[in-house]
Amino acid sequence: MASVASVSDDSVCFRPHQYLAREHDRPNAIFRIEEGWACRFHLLNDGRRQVTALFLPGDYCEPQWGWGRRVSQPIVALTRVRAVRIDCVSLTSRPSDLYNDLRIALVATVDRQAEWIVSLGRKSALERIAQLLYEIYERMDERGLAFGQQCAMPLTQSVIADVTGLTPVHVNRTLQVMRSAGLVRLQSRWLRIPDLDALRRVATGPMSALNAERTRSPIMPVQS
Amino acid sequence: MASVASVSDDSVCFRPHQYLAREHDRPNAIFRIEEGWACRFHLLNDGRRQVTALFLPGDYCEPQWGWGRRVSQPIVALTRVRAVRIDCVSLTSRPSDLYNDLRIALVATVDRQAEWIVSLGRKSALERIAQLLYEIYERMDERGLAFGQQCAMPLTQSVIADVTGLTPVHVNRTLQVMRSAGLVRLQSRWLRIPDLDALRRVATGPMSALNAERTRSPIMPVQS
DNA sequence: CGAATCGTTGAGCGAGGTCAAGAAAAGTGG
DNA sequence: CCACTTTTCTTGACCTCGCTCAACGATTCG
Repeated sequence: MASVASVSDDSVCFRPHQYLAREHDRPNAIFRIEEGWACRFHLLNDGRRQVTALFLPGDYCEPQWGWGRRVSQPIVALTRVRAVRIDCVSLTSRPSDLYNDLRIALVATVDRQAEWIVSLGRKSALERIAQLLYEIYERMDERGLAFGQQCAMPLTQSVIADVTGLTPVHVNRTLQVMRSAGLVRLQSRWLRIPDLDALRRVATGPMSALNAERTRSPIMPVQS
Repeated sequence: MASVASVSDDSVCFRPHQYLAREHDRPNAIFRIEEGWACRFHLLNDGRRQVTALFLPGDYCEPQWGWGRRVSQPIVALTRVRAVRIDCVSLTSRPSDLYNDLRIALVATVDRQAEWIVSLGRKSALERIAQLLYEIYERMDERGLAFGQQCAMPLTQSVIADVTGLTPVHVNRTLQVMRSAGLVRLQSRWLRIPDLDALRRVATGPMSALNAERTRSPIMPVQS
């Protein structure tokens, strides 16, 4: 595991691009992210990169390490990260609160990954980015980190591209479309969503022909 | 849940296209697939479909139901399926063998889904299909259902398309390329892999320029 | 204030999608 | 075993969404 700068007994900090865990590590602790963002990713031999999970404040990184797993994909800090180290041995025994939290987080991971698979497999660039921004807002909101219809969004367009399976250039162009459609306001690592429902509707894809008439958005008409 | 034809006390059968679980169900039992294949999928409003998990003989469907989860995406049989119902209450209590198996299966699901995300986000059609066929062979082999370099492969090209995020037409064309390259032999629901290593190499993507010289496949040279 | 990193724009291209139609299997019922 | 239907596979022509390459602003940060 990467060397870390100790802040207190079990609180650790990472700088951007620093690894929280490397492939094949056998981690002896789980991190609870207190501040900052991190991601799990995979790198193909020719440099193509795909992010397979985002870790926001309040997330466990990663629950499955509790059951003695090796790290299958590396974790890296996207911003400065402050986290609490949770020693794995402290939960080898049965049902504690933490044990339950980790189980719940693990199942949530399965659900979220299934959604990402749908997004990457079947959604357009516009829908994928809308989906990502919507998911980020919702997760921040759940942790009380959204204010009004706004929250922090420290991901660069390059990282957004690596999450959505697109090119930085195309992410840029698509974001401009979304901005000019009034779907999002995104600048200086801050996200505003004028109409949450409209964004969700774009992220979900067009309504079926039958009920398109009644539920069509005034901002983003369903496409073709 | 869909009505099922009871075969014995806890063994059930499903015909192709029959649902093992519907969205929002609160399942009271987990299935252990004994025979046949099933999948989890999501359907967008306009008909686009994405498969988010495959269930092969020996798989649990789905582990997370054991911890009182609702079904977030429906499960449908792809072939005739025979499965064993495992009552959820029988494992609400602590560490049994089954309990451990489910935990392990759940973590394996996270890893496999992360791989699918990489495939869908960053791999070409050729690489995705190679990856899928390789994964299927490996999983069948683990269960002793591979014979030589062959195993059953009941997925239609349409289903392969819904797994890989492609079009049935393009799956067809890509399979022809793979066949003519000698990478796979796939006919009448039966898969043969002449050179497992070559297939894995295609699935993994090109080697980095540095070591391409030494490890290049004689069958499928790394592209560009 | 200089150096990275990040964002923006343009021109051209290509992998994969769409539409349509026909051939080959695989079920189904008599 | 054989007509019949349905599903699956295959092929061709054409199109588009998103990628590539390249250059130039705009931020951020030391």
